Amino acid sequence: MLQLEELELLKKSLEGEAGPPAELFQKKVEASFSKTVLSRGMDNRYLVLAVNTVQNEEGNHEKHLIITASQSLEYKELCILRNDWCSLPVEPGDIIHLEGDCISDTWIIDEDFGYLILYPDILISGTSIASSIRCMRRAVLSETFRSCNPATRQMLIGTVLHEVFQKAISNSFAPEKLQEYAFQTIQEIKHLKEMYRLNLNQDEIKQEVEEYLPSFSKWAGDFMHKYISTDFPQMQLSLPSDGSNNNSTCNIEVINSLDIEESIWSPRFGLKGKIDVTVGVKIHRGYKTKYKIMPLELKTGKELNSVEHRSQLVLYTLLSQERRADPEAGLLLYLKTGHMYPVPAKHLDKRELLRLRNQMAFSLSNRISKSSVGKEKTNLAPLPQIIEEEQTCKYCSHVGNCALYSRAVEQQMDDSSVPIGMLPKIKEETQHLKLSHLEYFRLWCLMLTLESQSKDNKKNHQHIWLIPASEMEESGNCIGNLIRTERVKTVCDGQYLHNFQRKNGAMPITNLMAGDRVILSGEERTLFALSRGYVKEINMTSVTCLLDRNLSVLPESTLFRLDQEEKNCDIDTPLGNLSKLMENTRVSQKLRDLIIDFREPQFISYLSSVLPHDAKDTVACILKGLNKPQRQAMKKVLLSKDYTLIVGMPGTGKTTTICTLVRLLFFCLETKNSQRRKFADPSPLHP
DNA sequence: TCTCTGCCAAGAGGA
Repeated sequence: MLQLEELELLKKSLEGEAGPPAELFQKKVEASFSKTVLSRGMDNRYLVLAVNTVQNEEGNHEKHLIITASQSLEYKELCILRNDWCSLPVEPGDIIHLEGDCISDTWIIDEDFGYLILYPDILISGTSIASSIRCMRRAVLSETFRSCNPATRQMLIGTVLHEVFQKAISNSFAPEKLQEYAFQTIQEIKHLKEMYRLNLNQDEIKQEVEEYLPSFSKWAGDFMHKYISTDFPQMQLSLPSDGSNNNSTCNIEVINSLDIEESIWSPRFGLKGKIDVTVGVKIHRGYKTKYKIMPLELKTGKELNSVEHRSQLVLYTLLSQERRADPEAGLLLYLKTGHMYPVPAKHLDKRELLRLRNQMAFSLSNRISKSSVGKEKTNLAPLPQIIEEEQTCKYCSHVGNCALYSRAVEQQMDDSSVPIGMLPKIKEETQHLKLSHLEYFRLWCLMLTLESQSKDNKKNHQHIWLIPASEMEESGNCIGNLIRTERVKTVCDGQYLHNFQRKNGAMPITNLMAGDRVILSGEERTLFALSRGYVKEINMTSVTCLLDRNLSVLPESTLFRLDQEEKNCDIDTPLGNLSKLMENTRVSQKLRDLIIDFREPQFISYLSSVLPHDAKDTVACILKGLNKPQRQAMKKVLLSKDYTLIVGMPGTGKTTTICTLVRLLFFCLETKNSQRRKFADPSPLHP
C-alpha cells in the first residue's frame, strides 16, 4: 500500500507538482533516456526516475528508487536500498543494473541479498577497484592520469615471471623446460627494450628470474597430478555452495590451464579485467570431489596475502561468471615461495567491492561540478577526499597529481576540505610551481575533461552488449553473422591471422577498411570482446583480421561479430603530459618557462655548428624540392635551442617539411656517430 | 562542409 502511495507521490513530483528539485532532474532523466537502451533480464538496464529517502517501520532509513526498464517510461518498478546501500550517490536520470530478485515489481537490495551497479556500462578494472580500498582518490587519479608512472625493475621481473609461469602451465614444469622458457622470455624484444630503458643487464635479470624457478617446480609438485611428489597439501576453503557443511579442510588439485590472460568484460557488474591463468580444479573433500573452473592470480612480490590481492580474486570470480559457472573462489599464488592461498568469494566481500566500484564510477563520470544555480562558472569537480595515512601516501605514485589537483583545483573552491595534517605535504609537493602554473593546470585539466565528456557518449563500447549485430550493421561500423574459415595463422606471439566469412548471404555494406581497429566478439552474450586487433583485408566475401588471441579453440560453428573500435578521444596522453609539465624537474621547469610564462625561445647563430660541413652535397640533396619558406623553416628549426613553430594553411607543405627535417636530423646524427667511431671515441653509443 | 590530431591495455611491484 505504502508503495503505491509512494509511486503516486513520486509521479507527481516528476510532473513538477512537488516543487523545484524534480525540475532539476527532469532534464537529466530526459537526456539519459534519449541515449540509453533500457532492458530487463540478465543485462538489465534501469533508468532511475525518482529517489526518495524514507524511514521504515523499524525506524531505519531506506532509499526508494522509482525505476523503469521500458522505453515508454510507463511501466515502473520500485527498488528499495537498505543498510549501507543507502549511501549510494544515485540520482534521477542515472542508469543502474540490478542483481537479485524482483518480486511483484519490487527489488530489495540489502546486506545479504542483491547488488546495485551504478552506471554499469562504465567498466572498471579489477586492479583499479582493489587499489581504491586504501585510497579512493589514488584509484581515481590513476584512471585519470594513466600514463604517468614508468615501469620499474620489479615490474619488469614480474611481467617476465608471469610469462614464464604461463608457458610452463600450458606446457611443462620440467626444470630444463623452465630454463628454456625463462631464456626465451628474456630475449623478447619488448622486454629487451624495457631493460635498455631501465639500464639493466640481461644476465642480471636472467639470474633473478632463475631464482624463482625452483618455487615453480615446488608448486607444480604440490598441486598438479603429473608432477606430484607427496600428497596434496591440506587447505582451508569452504564454498558458499557447500552450505552448512563446516568441514573446510580440503585438497586442491589443479588439473589444467584453460586460458592465459583471459580478458573479460562484464557489463553485468560493470567490471573488466585480465585473468592471469584460468584453471580447471578438483576440490577433494573427504570422499567427495567437486570440479571448478577458477581464476588463478600470480604475484611475484612479497607474500602479503593482502586485502588488495584477495580482492582482485573476488572480483575475478565475478568476471568469470560472464563466461561460465560461478567459481565461488579463486587461487592466489606467490611465485617467490610457491605458496598458494584459496580465496573464497563471500557475499560480503563482493558487496563491499561493488560498492567501491560504484563510488569510483560516480567519481569518474562526475568530473565536472554541477552548479545548482546554472549560471556559475563551469568547473572541475573535487576528487574523493584526501586520506591522512602517512604510510599510504609515502609510497603512492600519485602524490604529485594528488597535491597538484588539491592546490590548483580544489583549494580554489569554498568547500575544499583537506585534512590539516596533509597541508604541509601538499605545499611541499607543489612549492616549485608559480600561481600561473597552477592556473594553467586547472584550465587545461578542465578543457580536456570537457572535451572527453562531449565525445564520451560514443566512447565506451556499450553497443557491443546492448545492441545486436544485425541492428548495428545499419551504421556500417559492425559486421555480424560471421564464421571462421581457414586455419588460424600464427604470425608471432600475440598476433594471429583469422579469416571470416558471412555464414549466409553477402557481406553487408560497411565502413570497415583495412587498418581499422576492431573488437571481435561472439554473438552470444558470454563471448563479447574476446579479442582485439586490426582489419588486414576486407572484400565482398570475406574479412581477414590480425587478432591478439588465437580463437581456434572455439567451436567452428561459433558466430562472431566485428565492431569497429571507436576512435576514442584520448585525453590520457595530453593529461599525462600536463601532469609531467608540472613535475619538479629541470626539463619541466624549462618547459613551463617557455609554454606557460612565454619566455622567448632562443636560437644559435650559425648553422655550421649543427651541420657537418663536409656534407654539403647530401644536405642539398635532402633539401631538393623544398620551396623557399620551407627551407627557411628548416633553417630556423636547426638553429633552435628551444622550439620553433611551423605555421601554415592546410596543404602548404608542413608535413613535407617535417619529413625532410627528420631525414636531415637523422643524417646529422649518423655523420656524427661515424666521426666518433673514426676517432675511436671510447664512450659507447647507444644504438 | 572539410581537415587535422590523439590510439593497445589491465597490471607488472613497493611497503
